[in-house]
Amino acid sequence: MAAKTAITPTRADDYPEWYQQVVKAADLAENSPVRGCMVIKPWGYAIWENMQRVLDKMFKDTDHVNAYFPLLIPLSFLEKEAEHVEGFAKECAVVTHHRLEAKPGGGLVPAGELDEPLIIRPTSETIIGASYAKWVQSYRDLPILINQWANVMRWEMRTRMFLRTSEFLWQEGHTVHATAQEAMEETMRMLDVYADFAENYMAMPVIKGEKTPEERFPGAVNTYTIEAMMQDRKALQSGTSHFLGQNFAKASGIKFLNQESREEIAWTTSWGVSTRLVGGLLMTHSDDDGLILPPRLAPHHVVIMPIHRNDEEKAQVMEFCHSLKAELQAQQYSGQPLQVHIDQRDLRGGEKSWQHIKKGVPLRVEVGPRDVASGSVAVGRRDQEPKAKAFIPRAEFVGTVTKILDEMQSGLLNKALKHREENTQKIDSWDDFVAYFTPRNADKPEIHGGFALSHWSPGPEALEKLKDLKVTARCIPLDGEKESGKCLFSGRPSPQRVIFAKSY
RNA sequence: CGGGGUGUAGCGCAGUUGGUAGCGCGCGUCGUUCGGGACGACGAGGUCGCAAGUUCGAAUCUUGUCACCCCGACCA
Repeated sequence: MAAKTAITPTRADDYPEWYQQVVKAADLAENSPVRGCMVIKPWGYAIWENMQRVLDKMFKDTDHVNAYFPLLIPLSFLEKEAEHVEGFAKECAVVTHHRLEAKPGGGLVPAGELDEPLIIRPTSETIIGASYAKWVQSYRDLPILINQWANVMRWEMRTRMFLRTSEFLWQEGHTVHATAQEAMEETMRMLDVYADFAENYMAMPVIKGEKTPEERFPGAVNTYTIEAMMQDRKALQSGTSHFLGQNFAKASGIKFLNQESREEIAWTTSWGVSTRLVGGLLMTHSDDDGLILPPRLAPHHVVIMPIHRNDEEKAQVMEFCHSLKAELQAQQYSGQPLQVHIDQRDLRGGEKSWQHIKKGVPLRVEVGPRDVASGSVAVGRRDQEPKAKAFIPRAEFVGTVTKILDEMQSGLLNKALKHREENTQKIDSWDDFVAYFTPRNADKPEIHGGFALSHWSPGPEALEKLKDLKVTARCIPLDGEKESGKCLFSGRPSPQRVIFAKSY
């Protein structure tokens, strides 16, 4: 007997567990033998590849180029920028040896101790800075606009698939500019690229904002973020763009001669998004039947499931399927040919169909003898009930498929946007604030809270008061209306509201 | 690093007062099925985390050890 929902528990019952179950049911990833690391399985990786493809094009369209810098960084490099050390020292994996030797009685022991330990990059500002220091001599060498796709490692205490793993995949842009203004423009340009990607490809609405000093990237002058609201109303920091000022340029010695032949210290930025986005995608759209993928990032847009009982039927059905696939693939969707997969596996129809539902494939098409005879297809949409099936003429489906996908894409964005709006409110008293972020059932907290827009001014008060609530300032919205008020925590004047939320 | 817990088949688990290993799922074969998560029969699969001890006999008791998980500080 089929369960009511494909995923147990449901989101309402136990959101974190639901998340894990969707990762598993959608075959995105699994735990690895190494603590905190994950194996990204083909379906999960295909989503990441699509993200990469789109982002990479956006980077190149904004004049960036790709390069690659080493995984291992001399320990001394990290030490160069004081705040940076402070921020990352505690989570660095350190390589101290370069050889293994057989141990008497079996096993291997590290040997060949290194003179200087190497760290596995938690981020690459310092090692890239060393190269940039050599590459930059003159104002004519600027700007440098480089991105790298890489893995990094941060020895996290608590990990969660995609959202926080010890090793994760990301891209990190590192740019050098002659002036503060140029670097600042770059910082904002890339923040806009991220917001564009999140909303128009992931269908995940985000709020662009500046981080409060406590939440800044170690060593940055300013950190900007895109913050998204997940279905449990928690915030997910989905991408960051940092204006590093001259901090790292000073530390790495990135200097140039300006047009007046005077030496100047350069201005740098860095910006990144990671495989965390896959987790964000999941938590933004998926339901109690599994993953829901926005069509523009789905590895397959359409899965065709042939149905037949004997060889004769099979021949006719398969011919129909292959020609349908060819017709569909001839169409462009979101800058590439429509991705169509024929699932011919020897599985029961129901089982097969549910697998694709759980994996979030936007459109499922069943083709059986009846369809071959009538020239129709049976279409199921992932944004509708699992059992809803529309029998429509084949030509009509072929003619409207991209329109349907666009409709699904915008439907997802609108739904997510509505969810965020419904769970965002202005809060002006501390009591209301506490009530907003306190679950009614303390033992088994229900989904509660959301984004609180409250007045805030810099200072230690907020951090202190928020400690027990597990709420943090997510960002100072960039396009928030200017509205003066009194800081909820210190009572000092505040020029605008800040977003507070529980977060991942 | 503090507090709590768990290690038994690929996964999830049971295993009583010590007596020589079991269930569900999954997997394989065959049959009936198949347009929405099928059913039956048969079958494969285990140094009971590791080590020492007690005992005629240890998954079970003792000691040690290792690993992992959960709760806190850290975070794309």
